[in-house]
Amino acid sequence: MSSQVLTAQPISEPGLQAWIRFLRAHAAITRELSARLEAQHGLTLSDYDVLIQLYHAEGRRMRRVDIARQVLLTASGITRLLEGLERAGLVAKERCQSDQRVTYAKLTDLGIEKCEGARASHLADVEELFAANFDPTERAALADLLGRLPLANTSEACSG
Amino acid sequence: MSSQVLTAQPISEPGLQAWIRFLRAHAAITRELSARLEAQHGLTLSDYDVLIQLYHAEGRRMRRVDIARQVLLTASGITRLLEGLERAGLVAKERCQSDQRVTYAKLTDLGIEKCEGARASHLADVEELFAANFDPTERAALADLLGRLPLANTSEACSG
DNA sequence: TACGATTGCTTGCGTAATCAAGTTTATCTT
DNA sequence: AAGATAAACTTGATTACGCAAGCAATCGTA
Repeated sequence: MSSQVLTAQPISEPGLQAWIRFLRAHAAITRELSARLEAQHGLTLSDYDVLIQLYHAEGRRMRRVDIARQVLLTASGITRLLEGLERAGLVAKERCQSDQRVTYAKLTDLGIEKCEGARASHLADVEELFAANFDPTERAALADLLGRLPLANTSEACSG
Repeated sequence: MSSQVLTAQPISEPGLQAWIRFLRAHAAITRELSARLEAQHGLTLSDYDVLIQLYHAEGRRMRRVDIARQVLLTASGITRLLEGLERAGLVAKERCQSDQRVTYAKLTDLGIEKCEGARASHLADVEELFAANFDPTERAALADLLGRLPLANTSEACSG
């Protein structure tokens, strides 16, 4: 046990170690979270993410580009993801009259239901798998630290 | 700006916020890291990860199951990933005489080279995109916090 | 007002990773 | 010494996503 990893030297470069843990934790937690979300509501983590974005948007609708920026998926990724949600009847297309290029994605009533239904259990899962490992002070500290990480080209991708 | 996200209430649940940032940061950073690794060395982030695991293993070889556990991929995922590395001549199969079920994956000389060649630039990239956002104390704190997160069924998946 | 650049979105194609099911070898049970 | 169970690995089918390229609509600018 106690294998040294990702560097030859005696290691202990804490930046690197943090990164490795970051990677591993992400893989493990999202795997579990996805599985539960899938089992209980038939949704992908990304599906859920998009749904929630829409849920909190004004008019419960957004331009596809903006969704992409928020969720950190590609434009094409969003097209396909929304295809699925449309097929499931959770989201509907809506034309924009002022700019014919844009197609809004709008949450349907069924979508709103779905969203509200999934939320509680998902939040509980996040709490259990992620947040429960920290006390309030640590949560704040962690949020602060993670908030400094770059979000790529997205100027304002996070959201609070 | 300042959209509230992932919860209806006034929000400010710092655990959730930390989680969202965690997700977003992961997407952004690994995207960029992958792109660079691909461009400069023709490797996936997972490829690199596996290569490094092998590099630090005794005898520069590991059982495929163990790789899977370390890297948090599925067994089948590992089979296919190694296929690629074998085709590239970076890794070779090696039979185990004491247990005919296992096939070691062993780093070839070329693999070792590749590994060493990729390491410097990748570490620099991790430093730039991830670690550089924190001072030494913060790095330690972050590593500590992330270290508490669950690694799924893996008893000892992380590695230091 | 005309035409080049930009923006929003979609499509084709390639790839990485999953799950479920199958094969072979080991181990356990009686 | 079987026969059942389990472990290590592979394979087939499917999925989710990214990139590059394309099409339309809009904007800027001359």
